Amino acid sequence: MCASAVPVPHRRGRPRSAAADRAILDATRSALVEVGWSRLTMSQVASRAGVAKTTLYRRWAGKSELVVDAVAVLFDELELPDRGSLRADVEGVIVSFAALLERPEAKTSLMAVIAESTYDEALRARVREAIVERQKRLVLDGRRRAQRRGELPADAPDSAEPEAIVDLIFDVIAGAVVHRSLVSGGPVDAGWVRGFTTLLLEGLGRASAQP
Amino acid sequence: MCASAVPVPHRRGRPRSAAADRAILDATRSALVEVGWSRLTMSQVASRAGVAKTTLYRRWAGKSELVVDAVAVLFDELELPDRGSLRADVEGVIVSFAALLERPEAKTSLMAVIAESTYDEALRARVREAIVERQKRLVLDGRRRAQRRGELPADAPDSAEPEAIVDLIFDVIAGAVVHRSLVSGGPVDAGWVRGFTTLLLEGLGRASAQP
Amino acid sequence: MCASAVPVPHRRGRPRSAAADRAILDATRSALVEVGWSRLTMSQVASRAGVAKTTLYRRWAGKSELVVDAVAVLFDELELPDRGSLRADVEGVIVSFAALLERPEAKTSLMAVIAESTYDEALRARVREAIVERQKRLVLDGRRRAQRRGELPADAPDSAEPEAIVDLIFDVIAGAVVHRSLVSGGPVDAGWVRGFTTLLLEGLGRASAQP
Amino acid sequence: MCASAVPVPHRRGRPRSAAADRAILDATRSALVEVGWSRLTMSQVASRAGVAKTTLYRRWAGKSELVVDAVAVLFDELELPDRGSLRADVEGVIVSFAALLERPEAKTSLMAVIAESTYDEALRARVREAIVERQKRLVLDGRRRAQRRGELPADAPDSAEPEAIVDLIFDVIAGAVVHRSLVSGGPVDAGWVRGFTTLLLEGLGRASAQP
DNA sequence: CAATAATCGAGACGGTACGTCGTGTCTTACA
DNA sequence: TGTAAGACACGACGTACCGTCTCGATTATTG
Repeated sequence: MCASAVPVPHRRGRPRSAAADRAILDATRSALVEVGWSRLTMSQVASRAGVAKTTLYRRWAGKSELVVDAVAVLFDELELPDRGSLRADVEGVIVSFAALLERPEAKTSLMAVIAESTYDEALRARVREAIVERQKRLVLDGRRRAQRRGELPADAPDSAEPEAIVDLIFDVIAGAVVHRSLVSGGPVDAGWVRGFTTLLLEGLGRASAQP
Repeated sequence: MCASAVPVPHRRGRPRSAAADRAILDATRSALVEVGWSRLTMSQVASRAGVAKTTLYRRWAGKSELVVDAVAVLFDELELPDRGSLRADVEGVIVSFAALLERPEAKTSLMAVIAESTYDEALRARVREAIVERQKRLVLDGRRRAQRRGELPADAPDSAEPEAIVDLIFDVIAGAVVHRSLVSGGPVDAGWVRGFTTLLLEGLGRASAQP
Repeated sequence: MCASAVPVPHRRGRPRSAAADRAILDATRSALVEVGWSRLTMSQVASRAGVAKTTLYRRWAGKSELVVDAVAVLFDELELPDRGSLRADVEGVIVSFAALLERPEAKTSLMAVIAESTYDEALRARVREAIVERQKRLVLDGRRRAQRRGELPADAPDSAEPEAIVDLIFDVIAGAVVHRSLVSGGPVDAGWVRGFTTLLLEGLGRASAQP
Repeated sequence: MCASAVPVPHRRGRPRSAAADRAILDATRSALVEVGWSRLTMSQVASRAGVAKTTLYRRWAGKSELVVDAVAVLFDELELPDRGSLRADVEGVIVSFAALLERPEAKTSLMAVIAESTYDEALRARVREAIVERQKRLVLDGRRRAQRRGELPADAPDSAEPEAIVDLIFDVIAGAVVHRSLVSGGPVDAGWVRGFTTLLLEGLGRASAQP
């Protein structure tokens, strides 16, 4: 989460309160739900968490970094159980991800943070580390299961980059779901999920032919 | 663009300066390039444009609506000439859209405006009208051409919703490109474009098999 | 008071509100009475005056300069009517000045401002201009009257510096009264005033001899 | 100095470091010289002295009491040798006191501490005990010498209050010097000292007559 | 051609949040 | 117990933007 997860307990002085960390992140999420990203203020978070502003700024450089950490834990709760087939697994991840984006904590803040990160290298790194990279595991797991089932070809033994295809799939799925629910604003309902999954699995020709 | 698209000359009194309009939008774009969305201020735009803040607020309700108008013209420059095949057309649209997102005016502000619009219905409408809907025509055109060429099946005459598939394709393409370039941060280079196009046209199995 | 008393009405833009000026100085004085110098805050003054902090800082650089101006008007209210003799005039100015220093607005803040001014040249100048120089008139008037009465020798026609003796008298009277009431903390009662006046008029020998 | 002047060795546990006391007071004085009263902070003093803030607050209640103790020693260095005549003794005490006020440690902090003490009874007592009362001895000594020399009348045997005249003289001398050097800002040079002494010894009429 | 009316630049206004700083208390580990 | 280090709650600081307002000065149409 913040800097050192490694158990260097501390060197000198009073150690930072772990309870404060928790209270702050909780307060951030609940404030996001109630007032949304743009009306969220650091002072507000501090007073909700029963914490001084100083304590906030000692841990996070600003609103954006705080929100990234607060929202990241939501993403960590995502799980992808084996649903028995590649199609079912793909539909599962789409639905789960869409459900996450419907939560007001994520909905209001995710795009804002990404926007902010376009001119802030450190923030971009934090977003990637705390959210993006950790969720690729879902795609990886699903793909491995599909390979075991024989639904997808195994990696060529000399293939240098199975990573590229994983990245591509992740960008397509995450990007499409985000765009659908936050930009277009349409519902991620059963029909859309089925259509998107067909597109992913069989391509444009087949997807176009089906109702 | 702003309020009166209809050329009602004016009611009475001094008419609004058209030069001011142009100067403001230009100033907005150049300021976006230099300082990005979050450091962009209305006062700054005003002074860059050699205009009073009053003049600005008389035309736009706030930063978001101003930026939407300032950026919208970039999207109108997108064109999709017939490249002779569905694959070529798809690659063309991906590359064009990615190129647009590389421009700093668009990069910083697009996501920010969308984020802002999650809690502002009027803004959301404006974004959709000025940016989103206008880009769907690219997908529509490409699809019609492919149907004419026989690369995609024609619409079933009783099909109520060819719109659904167009929306889906649009979300997938736009979403994936945005996610790739703004979130993952990887390059939208020839390799990625080819991989993504293959995925779109032929689905996951074929895309996975190729280097 | 603040910068330009000269009637340059204004050049461009909205002129500064004279009502705000008055409200701020009033609020400052009343806050001084209630909470004292050290608990006085700029925010508090602003909200008492129904004014934004910006408006305060646009006119004064900080708490000290604001308080100097707020207190200066009290000094301007001092008057020294002709009491008929040098002794009576001297006693009058001592009593008036002591009464002023008893007022809580002045009592709490005067020494603080002087302390602050030891490391702040601009503030020192402001104190001198707004308070010190303007009150020398009292000494000057009293002295001229005493000369007219024949109680004090007239200025030698070649005397380059009657100013020096006026400054001296002013420092002695003001300094002694301030020291008595703010440092020693003793009362400036009739006895003390008589003793001090005797010392001033007749010197240490005579003052020591009297009860 | 601080709480325990009596050498109770200590009760239990680790005794307080005497070296720390010295280091703190030295650090306070040097910081006063460099940054002045208002920019002096407890943290700064602590780190200059190589001491924890805890140690500081264990010995002094706040900035004001610390500074009183740090500055008090300067006043103890004042001495008034017998210069042979009342006039010479008076000039001596004026010059010595003025010299003290020229030292930046004293200049910045003396008025500040007195200002602070107007609303703080305990601090006022501390200031009087540590600074004011100790300096009255100079006036007392000088007066007794002048009486022995016959320059001043002896105390009437029934006089209840020779104290009153001493207080008066002290307020006049200290007050005038402070006002001259801190408020009016003029130099306490030989001319001013001679003029002031004449005023003190012979009164306004004679002082006015002299160049 | 004057009267009227909306616009213009400038900049002061009441607000709100910012991120920093100082205070005095506290919690560690060590001496 | 005292100590250095430093985190903590609190509250003021001075700054920056926001969106509105009040100025005097233009610049059009209307009467």
